[in-house]
Amino acid sequence: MSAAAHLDEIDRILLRELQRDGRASYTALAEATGLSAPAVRQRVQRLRDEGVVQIVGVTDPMALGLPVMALIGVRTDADVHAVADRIGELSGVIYVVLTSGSFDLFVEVVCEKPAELLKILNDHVKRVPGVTRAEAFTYFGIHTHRFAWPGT
Amino acid sequence: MSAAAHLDEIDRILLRELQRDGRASYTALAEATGLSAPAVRQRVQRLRDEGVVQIVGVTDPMALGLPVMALIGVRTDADVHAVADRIGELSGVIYVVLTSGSFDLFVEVVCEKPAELLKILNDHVKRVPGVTRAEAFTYFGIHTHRFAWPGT
DNA sequence: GGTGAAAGCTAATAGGG
DNA sequence: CCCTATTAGCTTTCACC
Repeated sequence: MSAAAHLDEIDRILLRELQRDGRASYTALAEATGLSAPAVRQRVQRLRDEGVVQIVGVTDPMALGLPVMALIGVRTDADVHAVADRIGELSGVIYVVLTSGSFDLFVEVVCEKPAELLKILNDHVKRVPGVTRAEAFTYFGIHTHRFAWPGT
Repeated sequence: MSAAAHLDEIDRILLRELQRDGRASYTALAEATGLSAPAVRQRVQRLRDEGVVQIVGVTDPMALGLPVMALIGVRTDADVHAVADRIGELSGVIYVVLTSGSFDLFVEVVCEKPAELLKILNDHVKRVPGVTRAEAFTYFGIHTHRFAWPGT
């Protein structure tokens, strides 16, 4: 799912095109790469199977009626993976990363109302065993969200 | 792009299906909703045009040779939008959010080597006019990344 | 891994309720 | 807004390299 991969130039072209349009046809991808449609299909399938790329609909939380978003910085003195497992299962949690620095993990949360965020923070995140601190950074908005990365 | 939307039950079904598989055929989406294929196609196009959903290839940074990831918390005494504009243009920056709390914005960065992160942090982020503090939280890894959200 | 051609589906448009 | 019908184009398989 996240092992080092051996991507050649054609894989990178495919990834770049898919980052721009996840529904690009195999025919269009074939044109972009110079390969045949069956060949690109096989490659795209391999890239998806290997977890190199996920082709998904990324939704706008506002439009979905989830205007309250926050990053929550979490500190723990217990096993960080175990804590991440527990937090990752909470409703509203969409992203959990393990970090170094003054927080051990960051959690991204989306919800309908401020009261829900408070509940997630106080009744759920802070009550996970081993959590010693949880600080919420409420979003005023997403400024930049880029899918086309350097190296592609 | 992020205005409140009027999504009905069918839109939510479409979004849920696309969150699971961004390349789901209109035929499959038609089955899931009970509508005809042209009708779902029109809706999906509308949802994409309105920015409710972006169908994109989300790549694994590790696989792409970008194993160094970090969240950078930034504090500024200048206009936060202007600072976010500047930071959002930096190479390696894939996500910028405006927040409340002890940081004014968070920046997600991906790069090839630790030295690059240091450079982004010291030579670029910290040198943006108005930035008074920038603290990097280096990732040990992404634990959870969910696209299927509550409410869909 | 890749190709080319054939078969079956799907996407996209048009016309109408 | 949705449906049916149509056609062009796409996806997918297969035999082969």
